[in-house]
Amino acid sequence: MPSYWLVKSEPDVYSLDDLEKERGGSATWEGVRNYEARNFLRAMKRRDKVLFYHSRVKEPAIVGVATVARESYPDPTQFEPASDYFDPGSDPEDPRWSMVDLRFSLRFVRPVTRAELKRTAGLEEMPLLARGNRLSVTPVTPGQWAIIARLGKRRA
DNA sequence: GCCAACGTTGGC
DNA sequence: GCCAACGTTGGC
Repeated sequence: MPSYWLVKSEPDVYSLDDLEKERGGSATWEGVRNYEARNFLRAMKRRDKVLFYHSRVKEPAIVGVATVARESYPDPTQFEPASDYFDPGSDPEDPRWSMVDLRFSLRFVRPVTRAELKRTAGLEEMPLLARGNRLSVTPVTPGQWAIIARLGKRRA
């Protein structure tokens, strides 16, 4: 049985559109530099389903779904001095940071906005909605998934 | 654009 | 090991 997750992305930097247009179909999800988020990346299994959330925009929203195309492996950018994600403290023999590959799955019929998530019963426990939460990767329960998937299929 | 919340850094 | 300072995230 697949597990469920949610990833955040700023669409100005990388959007669901960008994921859909990837040549070869999947994208490397590099650059996560938070231990808790990294641990979630490491727990992802191939074919797990991932809600794709657009942050730092006027109407933050879940816009669609991706799937895990490749399970976690070392993020090469941690060893690239020219990269924004370079981490001089990471040991190549025991890399500190991991990433996965994600593949576009589907776009919701309409975005499910943060405002709507907040007023929907059953989603109160989502880390995404907790005050001050900044994790870019979080787990989603099957119950939360069912509610959100349903909202995403429903026409406005 | 503002600013609260957060994780990290570094002085002591 | 503490904690203030700092830089970043991200909703509003």
